[in-house]
Amino acid sequence: MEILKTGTGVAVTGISDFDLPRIFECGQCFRWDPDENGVYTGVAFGRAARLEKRGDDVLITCTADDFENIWRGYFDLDLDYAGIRRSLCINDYMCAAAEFGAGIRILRQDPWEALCSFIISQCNNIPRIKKIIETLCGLYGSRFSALGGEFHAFPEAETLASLSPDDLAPLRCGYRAPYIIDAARAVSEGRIDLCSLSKGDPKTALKSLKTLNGVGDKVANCAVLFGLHMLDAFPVDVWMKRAISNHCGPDFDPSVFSPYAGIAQQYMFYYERSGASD
DNA sequence: GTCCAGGGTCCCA
DNA sequence: TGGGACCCTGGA
Repeated sequence: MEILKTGTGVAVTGISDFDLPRIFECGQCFRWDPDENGVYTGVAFGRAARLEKRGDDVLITCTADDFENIWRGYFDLDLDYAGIRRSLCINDYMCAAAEFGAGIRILRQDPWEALCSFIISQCNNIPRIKKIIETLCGLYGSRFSALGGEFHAFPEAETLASLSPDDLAPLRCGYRAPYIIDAARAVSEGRIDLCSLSKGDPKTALKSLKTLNGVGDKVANCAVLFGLHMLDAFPVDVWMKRAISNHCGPDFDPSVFSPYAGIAQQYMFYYERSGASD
């Protein structure tokens, strides 16, 4: 991999396993959208970037500082996904799933944003999740200019902690509103310390997160995988239940994929949801 | 218009 | 341990 400065940002050359639609549409994040040319624009950590695949290169429109401080880590550029993908190919089904999902990377998202987003995701479909999150950011996230446009950061936990569920009524997020506010209060008051959880072990993080109202096993595992970037977490939702019951034995144990069960999970999830595994 | 299900969780028997 | 309730809406 090589990083070259361009007039508008950086060009990443010689990177394998970097597929924009798969990264952004495998269900791990909710704030990236493509234009008609497949150029994705999104927001993370209060910054915006634009990504485009040109040949084998990935062009990232952003400042040089933002690339080093945010996007290099966000896109997990220094991890060898191609090698991990091959190591997960332990049977025909997993080879097919990993091949189908080749190019997915687990983004290093903001822990609070991931936790909050997956609280919203419960028993919800992806278009609606995205709509709720955009409304939330538009109402309570700080506005900033970038790339010739206006964007909103994801709201701080401190901001949401001072709200009541009624303040979230415009989101139309139903019973999830009090869950969001409870979580925001726990984080802003330090009862949940996402930063220190990210430095500990996944078990402790899961246990701590599950003390929150509205955070069960699935949401906690998503927050740990996508927010704390602990790549061995293995969220099981309705799609994963289907994948496991259709393609794995009755005594399936995700630890066979350790320490990258989370990446295996993402290949399985994406493969199952596409319908290509039927 | 109606109906089902959506990257679940909680509560109560 | 299992089933219903929960708030709302995208898609068929």
